[in-house]
Amino acid sequence: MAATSLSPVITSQALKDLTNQTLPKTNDSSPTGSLKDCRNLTELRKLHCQIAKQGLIHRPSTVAKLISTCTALGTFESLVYAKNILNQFRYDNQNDGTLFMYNSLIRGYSSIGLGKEAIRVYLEMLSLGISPDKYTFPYLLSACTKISATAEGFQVHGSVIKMGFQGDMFILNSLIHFYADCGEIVMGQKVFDEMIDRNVVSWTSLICGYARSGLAKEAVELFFEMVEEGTRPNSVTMVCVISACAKLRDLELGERVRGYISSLGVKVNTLMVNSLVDMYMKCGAFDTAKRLFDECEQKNLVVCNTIMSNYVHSGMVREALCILEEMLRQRLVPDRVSILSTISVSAQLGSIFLGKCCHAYVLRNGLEGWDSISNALIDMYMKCGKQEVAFAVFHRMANKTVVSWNSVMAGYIRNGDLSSAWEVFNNMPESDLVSWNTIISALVQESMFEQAIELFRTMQNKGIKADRVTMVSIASACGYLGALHLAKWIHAYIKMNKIPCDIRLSTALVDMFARCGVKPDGVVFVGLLTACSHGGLVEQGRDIFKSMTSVHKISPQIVHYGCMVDLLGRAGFLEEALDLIKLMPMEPNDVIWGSLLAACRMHRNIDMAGYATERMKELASDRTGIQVLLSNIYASAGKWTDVAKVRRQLKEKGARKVPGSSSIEVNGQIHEFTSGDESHPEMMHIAAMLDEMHCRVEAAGHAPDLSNVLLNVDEEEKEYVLSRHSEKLAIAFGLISTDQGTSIRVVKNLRICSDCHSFAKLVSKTYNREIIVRDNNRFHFFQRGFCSCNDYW
DNA sequence: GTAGGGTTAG
Repeated sequence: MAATSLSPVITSQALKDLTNQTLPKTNDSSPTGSLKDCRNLTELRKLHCQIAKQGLIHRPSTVAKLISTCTALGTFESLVYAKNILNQFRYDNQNDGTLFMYNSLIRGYSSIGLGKEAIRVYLEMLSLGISPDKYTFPYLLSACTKISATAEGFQVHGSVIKMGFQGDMFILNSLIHFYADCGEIVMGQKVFDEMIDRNVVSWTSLICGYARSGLAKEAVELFFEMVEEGTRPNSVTMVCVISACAKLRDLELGERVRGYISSLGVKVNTLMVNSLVDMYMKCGAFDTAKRLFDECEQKNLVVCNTIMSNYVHSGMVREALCILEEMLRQRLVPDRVSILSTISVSAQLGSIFLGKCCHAYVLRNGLEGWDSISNALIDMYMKCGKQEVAFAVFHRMANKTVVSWNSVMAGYIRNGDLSSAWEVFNNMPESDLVSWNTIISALVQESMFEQAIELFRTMQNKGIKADRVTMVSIASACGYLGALHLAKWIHAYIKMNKIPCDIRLSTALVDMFARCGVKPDGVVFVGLLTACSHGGLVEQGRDIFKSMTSVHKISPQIVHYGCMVDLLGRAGFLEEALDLIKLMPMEPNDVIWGSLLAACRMHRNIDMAGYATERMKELASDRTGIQVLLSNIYASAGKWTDVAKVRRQLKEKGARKVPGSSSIEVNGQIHEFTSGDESHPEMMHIAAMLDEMHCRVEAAGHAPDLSNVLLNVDEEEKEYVLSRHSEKLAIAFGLISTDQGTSIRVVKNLRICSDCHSFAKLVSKTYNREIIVRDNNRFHFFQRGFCSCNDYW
């Protein structure tokens, strides 16, 4: 039955189930005779006594079994118990045969997240003169990873080398995982590069590390490299790569990876279905996700939680409730994540009834200790207008977090009590960006524009960086005040701080300029159109484009046409895009044709793709090799296997025939540089930056290596040619056009030259930037003056 | 012995 009102979505029986259910007890008291089946510490104690009575307690193998049973129980108490057994045994036997037991303990502490304890056990073991073996290190590294003990991990790496274990694949894989997880992906890559043998775990660890370090693109590229190299991915690899695609919000790429999965015959398990469902939902393909979910035979809690939380995030609360109902029907017991989503549903619906059911469930199952649950409850009660209950939950929280305070403050604001909100804001023990955004937007909503801007200034003075949300409020405040100079400043601030312009911010900016009486400039419209393109808002994009001339009296530049072609092309309006290109008052460039080509590929329009390719070839003939360009287009469209193919062709052709070209992507646009290229619109700034870079790098000890210049010219000329190598241009552009803290990623069609290599190392150090150069041979990760390739490539 | 999914506030 298609329910039209909200209540029938979740049946009363299901609600009753939810209210009455209890999480299964972890303690199964069924008595068993052997250690293997031991389910809790009480049972284990009994067995321990029996074993002691039988006089078996002096056998190392028996004690080892006892200890690993404790480890498997995985509680703090059971590990303390294990430690006591170990101490007793050591006392009787003077360390003989205790290594296995120590390993077991380290593993146990690591597995329950008590990394510090694991490290302590390791140190104790060392102090007793017991040397670790190859099994010790993976456990120990996993402990370091779990508690982000970076310094300790580095030390462990040192010990691994000192003790001669640098050939052990398991240890090296653990090291990759450790480095990748603590943000030292360059070190992870280094370990990977130095490995003589690699297996699928080595690759997967690195891929996953990249994805987690915010380098999802590199992760996917690495995946295709792995496949090309002949290593067969398994289901874990797939989960990592698909989640990288989800992070990129790149549906096409995700589909491609999925295609690979089926073509390789990797068995699809529930975990993979889960990551696929997540990817489809994050990319907005809800129907496909739901179909996959429905087809999944063994739905587990996680896949239900995934689909539910995605629905909740997208405001599709009815759909979320349907999933909950299905979970209950299938006798799956909701856990804290499911309940978190359900509380959020109640909040969005303002349904105090459902909210109370959730609260009851939380109390019955002892889930109120989870910060996020209590925070969600506060938010829910506030949104349902039950302030007192919200406060009760708040006051009962042992560890109030910023989120708790923020929720209370937002609750006051929602109920129109700005002065109480203000008091909370001024008295909260710590505040974050959300706190500031909340109060600033409240002031704007109350028409207290000057105060909002004043607070924004305070925020600046405190060194808190504004984001998109802040700027929407501030732009709107500025618009109401009609303060033109401020409007200009805000616009400059957004540009300078590289705050990404989504549709809301772009609209607010246009609105702000309209109210201040001055024309928004072309850059605002680039942001606006790009935002429309990424959000698939074709109708709005068309209107905005038209309004440029009709309302704002700005004549569109080539970049605006580029945005429109991209917008129309992505949405499948290929003919309209082509018509627009033909009507352009200026000559279309490679970016325009490239966008159309990418769109043709996306929508499988072979004829138009052929046409676009021809036009591109015409343009490319007097510039760089068409293949380099194509390679970049493939790369920007996520066609990594095609990229690899083109690269191989380039290699086969012989590198010298192809001019050196480096490309860098900034804000979704690919900028390509050839050696000595001066065609870039920002060339003035790039040249100034290059001069500065050369000064600083030479001061740091860099001497140009002129042997890299193969031309027959004098020294000075050689030095100039060298200083304008394409990768240097691209890096310089990267430095001036991206934020401090973002890594600079350059793709080069040829092998990087040794001068650029040592140059990049020093730039990474003097400018404190991570630089990634992908040449036709391999990745180079420059960080703090070093490169991952160890100067060998 | 090594690698993988779902988490609140504007």
